[in-house]
Amino acid sequence: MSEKEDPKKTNFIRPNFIRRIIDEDLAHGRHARIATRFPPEPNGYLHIGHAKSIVLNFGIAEDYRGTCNLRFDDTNPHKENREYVEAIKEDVHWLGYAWGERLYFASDYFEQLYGFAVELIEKGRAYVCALDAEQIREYRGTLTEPGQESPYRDRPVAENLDLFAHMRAGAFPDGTLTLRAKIDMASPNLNLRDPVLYRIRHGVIHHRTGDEWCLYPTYDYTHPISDALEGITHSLCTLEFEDHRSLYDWVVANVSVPCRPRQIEFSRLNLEYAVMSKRRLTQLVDEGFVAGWDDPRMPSIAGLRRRGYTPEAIRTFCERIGVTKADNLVEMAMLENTIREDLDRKVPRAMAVLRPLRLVLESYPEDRTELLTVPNHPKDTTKGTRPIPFTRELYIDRDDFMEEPVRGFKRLVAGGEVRLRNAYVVRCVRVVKDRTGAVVELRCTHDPDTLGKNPEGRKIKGVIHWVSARQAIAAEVRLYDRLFAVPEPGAGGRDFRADLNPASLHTLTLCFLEPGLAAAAPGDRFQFEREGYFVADKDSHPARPVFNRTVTLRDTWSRKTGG
RNA sequence: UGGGGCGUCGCCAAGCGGUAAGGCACAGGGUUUUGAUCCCUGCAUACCCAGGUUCGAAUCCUGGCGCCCCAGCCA
Repeated sequence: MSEKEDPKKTNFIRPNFIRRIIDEDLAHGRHARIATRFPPEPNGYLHIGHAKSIVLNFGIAEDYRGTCNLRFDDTNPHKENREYVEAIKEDVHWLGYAWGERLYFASDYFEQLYGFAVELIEKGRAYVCALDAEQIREYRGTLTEPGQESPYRDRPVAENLDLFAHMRAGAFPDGTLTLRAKIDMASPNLNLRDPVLYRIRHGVIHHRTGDEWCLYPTYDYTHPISDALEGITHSLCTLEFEDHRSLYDWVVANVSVPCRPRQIEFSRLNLEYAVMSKRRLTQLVDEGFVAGWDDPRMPSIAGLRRRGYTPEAIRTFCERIGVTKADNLVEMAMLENTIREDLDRKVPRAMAVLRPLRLVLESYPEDRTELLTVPNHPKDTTKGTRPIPFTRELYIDRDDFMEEPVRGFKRLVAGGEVRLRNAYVVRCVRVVKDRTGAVVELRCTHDPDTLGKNPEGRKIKGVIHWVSARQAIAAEVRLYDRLFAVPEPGAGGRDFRADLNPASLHTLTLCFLEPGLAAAAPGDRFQFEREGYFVADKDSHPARPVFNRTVTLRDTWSRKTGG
């Protein structure tokens, strides 16, 4: 069994139907080399569904030693802009892919596209139509009834040519004229009922061509030609374009392009408790439900990055979910497992108390400070050690103490013992409360003979983390949860916004971190022991550290207790 | 009720006529100064249903059923 066939190896390449098609094309000598492309429209930020496509397209190019172009599909100036172009480039790059010199824009082909349109007109395969939008819809027919031919369908070639030239020259206002392919108004495939190839758009500034054009080609016309011009062999897209394939093939067959790429469709990624359409994502940003495209709750690449996800984990996730044509809804647990797995092995540990409760060691000298040497990783000794101060007054997490413990609780209880992680075993001798009865402080004693060794004659079940009060760094910690409260937001015709999880963000403003964390730079990742994985946010400063929780640790205890 | 797709474990997904991979999740056990990690073990007599072909069918054929997509001068 070769490594590529063994699923246990990390470089295992999951077979999928697209790779099989490519293998077959190669076996039949249909291509000298493989060329794919990732063709985003710059009208929004990339999300994890795009990552699936990026990993697929760039991954195939890598494995077959071919190429993958980054091409912006910018044929609708109304919705597209440079900010998105730059953000998309950053995201693809961050994910670990390089397009080198192969950066393209569909708008770079506008002149050639225009030429091919003239060719179609000359061949009698396209015509200038004067039906307005509503009329075109009426003439198109319905799903079950054929359409009617446009009265302009048989306009003479010379007249079409003249009109088309005048359309380009700006002689007609928006919406008056379109260039349409002459295919078949009775086709059961609506996409073939004389689809619009060009529309008129005055007064919009295209992010690259400015006001040079008032005529813009449609996706169905632009995409196949762009692919052909770039020598793309396999044009991979999502399932909703399946019906467009015959039009794709028609365009490429009726115009003098250098080659005929093959379009193959796969199903898009759906993730539980998330929305994945640019329209909805844009809405969340524009309507202020999130703080921006990089809000850590967003499934956008920028959001996941700020949340603390690594590009490696995202790529692994995309490989694990596979590529098929079946509708799917991937569980959040799948994504979370991938990031935990990656972070567990590469990230240093640290101690941070999120909900502080003061703990005073009555048996420990007031003026004493011990510098304990603790490992940065429990299994990877190459990650070294760090010193942590230990003093009489500490903070522990409120959740690690219960005056009246529930069954199975193995942390600190009144009169009980617990191990302070990396330090001593302590016993709680007194619980201090305020007038309302709330616990405000724990008085404890420590067993000096338990540093780096277990006590004699008794077994300590629990281990809790802590931070020395005097040296602790006050910090803000943002706890994120799923953005939506239901697995399929908007299902059943509901407004997806009504499904937002009101508790998707908890901001803890007074957390205490071990002193070393003050030096963390934005983007630095840690495991706060027993809490989860965290990343220093871009809002973080040495004077005021801010950490985002990427994901919690797997927690079989709170699951058992229903917490 | 037109056309295009899809239906294999709770989720994702291999399989392509020779007798159901793997991952996630879950359950149990072991190690453990993170209730983490790690390590074992278990987890579809069964592949939407019904017929048929075959020595043999998840894989082929026929007929059903269910779900998704399409009537933008969006992509």
